[in-house]
Order: sequence, then C-alpha cells, then structure tokens
Amino acid sequence: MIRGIKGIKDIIPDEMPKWSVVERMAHALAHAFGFHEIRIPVFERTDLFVHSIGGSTDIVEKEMYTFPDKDGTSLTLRPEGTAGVVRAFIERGLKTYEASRKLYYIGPMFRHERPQAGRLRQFHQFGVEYVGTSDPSADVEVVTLLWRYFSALQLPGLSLELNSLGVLADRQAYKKDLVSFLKTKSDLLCGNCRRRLDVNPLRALDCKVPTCHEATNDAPFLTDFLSASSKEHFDRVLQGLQALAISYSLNPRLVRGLDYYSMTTFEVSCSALGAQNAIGGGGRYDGLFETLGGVPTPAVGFAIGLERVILALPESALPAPDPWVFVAAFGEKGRAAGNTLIDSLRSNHMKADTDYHASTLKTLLRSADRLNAPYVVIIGDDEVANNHVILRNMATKEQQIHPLDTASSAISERLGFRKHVET
RNA sequence: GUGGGUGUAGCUCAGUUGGUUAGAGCGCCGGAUUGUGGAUCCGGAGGUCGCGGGUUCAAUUCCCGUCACUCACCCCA
Repeated sequence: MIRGIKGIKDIIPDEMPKWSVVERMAHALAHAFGFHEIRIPVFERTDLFVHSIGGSTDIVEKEMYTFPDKDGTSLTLRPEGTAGVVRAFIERGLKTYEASRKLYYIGPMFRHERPQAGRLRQFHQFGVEYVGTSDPSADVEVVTLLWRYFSALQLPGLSLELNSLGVLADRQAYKKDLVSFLKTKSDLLCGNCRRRLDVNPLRALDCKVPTCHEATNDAPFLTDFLSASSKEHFDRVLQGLQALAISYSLNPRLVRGLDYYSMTTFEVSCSALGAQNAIGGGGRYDGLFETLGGVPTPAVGFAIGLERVILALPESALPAPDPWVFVAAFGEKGRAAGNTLIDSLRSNHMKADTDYHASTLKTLLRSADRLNAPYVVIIGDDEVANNHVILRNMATKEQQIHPLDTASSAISERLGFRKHVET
C-alpha cells in the first residue's frame, strides 16, 4: 500500500461542511470589505522566499520544500502567501488596476515541520493584503476584517495582541540597546537565544524558555524607541480599533517570525487550541516591495490558519443541512417511476437520492434513516397503479399523498419553500 | 531536529504473569407474519495482534531494531 505523506492530510467529505463554512465566510467578508481574490502559484523560485521572509528565519533555514527544476533552478513550495502576491503585483503591473489595491487569497501552504495538533506540513491560509497606503486606517481595516471573521464564525477564547516594530531606523537603534542589555544577562539565556543574539536578538523577547523570559523581564521596550511618526501611526491604529470596539492588548514582546514586518504587527491566539494557538496574524510590511525589486509601496496584511479555525469552530457555526428527499422506489414499475421522479426533482434543483442496494420498503427506509433523510417519497407498484406517491416526513411520520404527475413540482415547492423560511 | 506516548476487528479499546479456535461496545449484514426506519432480541461476516529480527518446545505477549500515528519542545498560521 502506498501511503500519503507525513503531515499532509486528506480532507474527507465528513469534514467538508466545516471547510465550506470557513471558506464561504472568508469570501463573503473579504468581499464586504472590498478585497478582490487573487490566485497565485503554489511554487516559486526559492530566491523569492529567501529575500522576502529572510534568510535567518526558521521558515527559510529549515522548513521549506525546496527542489531543483529540470534546468537546475531552485524552486520552493510556498510557505506563505504574501511573497507571491507581492511578486505578482510587481511583475504584472497590478498597480494600474484599481481592484489590486486590496487582495485576498485562500490556498495551501507548505512547511516541513514536525506535525502536531494544529500544525501540518500542508495547511491552508486565508490572507489579505492591503497595498499602496500607509494610512493607519488601512491597518485598522485589516485587523477589523480579521476580528470580524473570527467573530462571525463564533470562535471562542480569542485574544488580539498588537505591537509596533517601528521603522527600520527605530529597530536598529533598539536592537543595539537590546543586544547590549542581553549580553549582561547572557548566562540566563538559552543556547538558541545566545546563538541568534547577533542575527535576530528580538526573538529572545518571545522565547518561551523560563530563564529567557526572566532575563528579558527588565529588557528595554521597542515601544520606547519608536520615532515620533512611528508612535503616532501606532496610536492612530489603536484609536481606530477602540472606535470600533475591538478589544486588544498591547504586547511589547510580540515579535513575528518573518523579517519583512515593520510598524504595526498583530496576532490572534485562541485558548481552545492547544500548543499551536496562533490562529491568525500579520502586520505592515512597507519595505517588502522595494526588497523584491518594486517601487517602494506600503502594505499591510494578515494570514489565518484555516485548519486551526476549523479546530476551534463550534458546531453552532454550521448551517442546518439542506432539505432533501430520499426516493424509496421498489417493485418493477415502482423503480422505473422512481428513477423518473428522481430526475425530475433534481431538474427542479431539489436534492434527491436513493439507495439501489435496498430493494424492499423496509430496507429502503432503514437506508433513508441512516442517511438522515428528512423526507422520503414512497413509490411502489401500488402507488404507480394508483397514480400517486406518498411523501413521508421521517421525524413526524406524517404522510401525505401527491398525484404522480405533479409530485415533483409539489415536493420541490413545498420543501424548497421550507428552506427559505428556515434559513 | 529533540523528547514522551501509542500501534490488537471498519471505529473506540480490553486482554494474554508466553500455551490450543484472540474479546467487548459501537458500526455493518441477515432474521424476528406478507409494503413502513430508529428501540429490543436472535444470528452472522470481519483480525498476517504495525513490520522485521532475536530468545523459546511455543511469541500477539519478553528483548532489539524499524516504521507509522500522536502530543510536546522549537517555531508559526
């Protein structure tokens, strides 16, 4: 037997109702906020990710699925979506299209990590990118969409944290100060943090090793190093969120794992999730376009892990299943009439199905019961002889007779009408 | 990459201090007066006990290895 790949899951039909809800809500809210869908390739040149995400990040250092093309070009399965969107934006000249200011995507991402609860090697993200404005209102809008999306799906135990990384000059001044501080505490730091003291000292701030946490207790805050304009930008973002009654907390330790972030960063965690509790996050990346060879263009976006959303999704977020009829047709004439009726119901956009394995009324009803059919149409030789069918409500056991020639439209109308009333 | 846990029926799991035909619940199939489902009762199908090797008269059970799944570290969504 040939097995699937570790950390790469099939999404089986049983799980699809949740996926449908989660994806439909993403499309619906993204559209409501004026974002337009973009579909970008699942693999790109490796350089794209190295230059955007950053060579010293974990993603690039050890988590990418990289392989040579036939001509030797190094290609990589996308570990995230922003790099590809920005590449497409620059390469295709999307700047000239009004719709391209606000983009969103849904699709699979790939990272070679050890799988665990809420972490897979192929996982799916819903992300948005608001391109071309540095107005703090854009930051607010993106965070608002993120928050409204989770609220609409009724996810429990959410908390939103924000931080500002400032502009590059702010961070450089801060890094200098932080490194000299950390060096005084280096005996407390874990090996990992000590190693990246020079390349990525900010990471020590959100290291979970207790001694590191202790060591960084009195560390200087990046917030204190923000320039006046950075600070003003961040304040306006926070005011915007307050005005919309979106509650958040400030986390000066919030450091994101991708190098391209600047200014506003944010993350939503979900207490219903377990160890991998980051369900969505993002921030501003004003320098990325330039890094990738485009004209300097400010932008802000987020990415949401859909598997994690599904793990936290309550049953109440699922819509009631559509009404449908199971056609219980038996006997020679009954089955023939049943097949015609099924086709006619389907032509009326009424979901109709049967079970050819069952041949008696008893087994047909049992099958209908197992399939959770709310209604069953009974049609045997007797019904055909009498020119009618029986419509049975499985929950109430109530049965009514419909003339055979108008049964399809009568049933479609009746159950279709119910559908509109219920939803 | 590192650590822990677990691999026995379709699913959830017992069990064998090494010993003949390996169990339960759920599910599935059939039946319990002929054309009315779920409940109950009766019957039935279904397992190389993850894989490989070792010890032994004998291994599903003990030992070693290996693979898979899983949780956690790390990191992120």
